[in-house]
Amino acid sequence: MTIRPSHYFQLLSDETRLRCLLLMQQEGELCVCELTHALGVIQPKVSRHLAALRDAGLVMDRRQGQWIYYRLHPGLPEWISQVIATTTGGVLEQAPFANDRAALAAMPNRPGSACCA
Amino acid sequence: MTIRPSHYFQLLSDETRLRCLLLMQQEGELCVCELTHALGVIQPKVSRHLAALRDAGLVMDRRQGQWIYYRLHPGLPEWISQVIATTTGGVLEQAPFANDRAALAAMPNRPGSACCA
DNA sequence: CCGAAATATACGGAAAAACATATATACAGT
DNA sequence: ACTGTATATATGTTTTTCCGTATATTTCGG
Repeated sequence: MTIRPSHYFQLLSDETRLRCLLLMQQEGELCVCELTHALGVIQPKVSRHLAALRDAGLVMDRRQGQWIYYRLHPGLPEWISQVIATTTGGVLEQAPFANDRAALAAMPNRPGSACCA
Repeated sequence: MTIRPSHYFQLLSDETRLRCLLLMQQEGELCVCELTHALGVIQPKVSRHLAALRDAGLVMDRRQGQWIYYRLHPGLPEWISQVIATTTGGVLEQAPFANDRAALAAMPNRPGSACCA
């Protein structure tokens, strides 16, 4: 079951999914609560879109304790990796993408960066 | 009215539109009858999708006699031009894109290449 | 002016996507 | 075992997208 090019673009065509993907491209791994906070959308909405990305093989997930971390799938075809990277570079400073990054940076109690040094 | 990045991807997410765009990327200008023949789809379908691309500013059209030629819009944002170019490079040899190119090359009586030398 | 070819649009219906709300599952700490 | 937190999924609905057919518009050749 190979994914058709148009299907990749269909996945990028929803703003919530695109914001998640570009944030992962910039930050590496992110858990659902980080994405939910950064984008300012309700959790089921984020989960639903992440499931679509996972089912298509665009992202991988990894459970760590209560959290599930998502990242871009390392085995993507070269061209689609490039498309995501190019898009990130092109829209980085625009809304809502710049705001997502800022909101993530301002998030308190992020799971990865523990309180204990 | 600036186009949102996700909207660009929405336009690329339909296979008919994507095939038209990639063929234009490779061939330069193409008229509707060439696209109709190359893709093997009915004319109103091609016209409808070309109208969507034109309304979004992704392509330009130019009337020459009875024919209307479409090409990628020269003033596109750099990142989306790169996305289209990268995609072309990545999927060039796959179906249905390779077949579209072949069907176009095999088309008799193409308007541009006149019968008279 | 008339017919034919190229292209565009209008229309009604079918299929797909996205949504919010509600609920289920998994894990952590007690 | 119980509670709270994180995440996933199910459900019913609304919105969007896509389609084929039919028709309109433009242009050319006569």
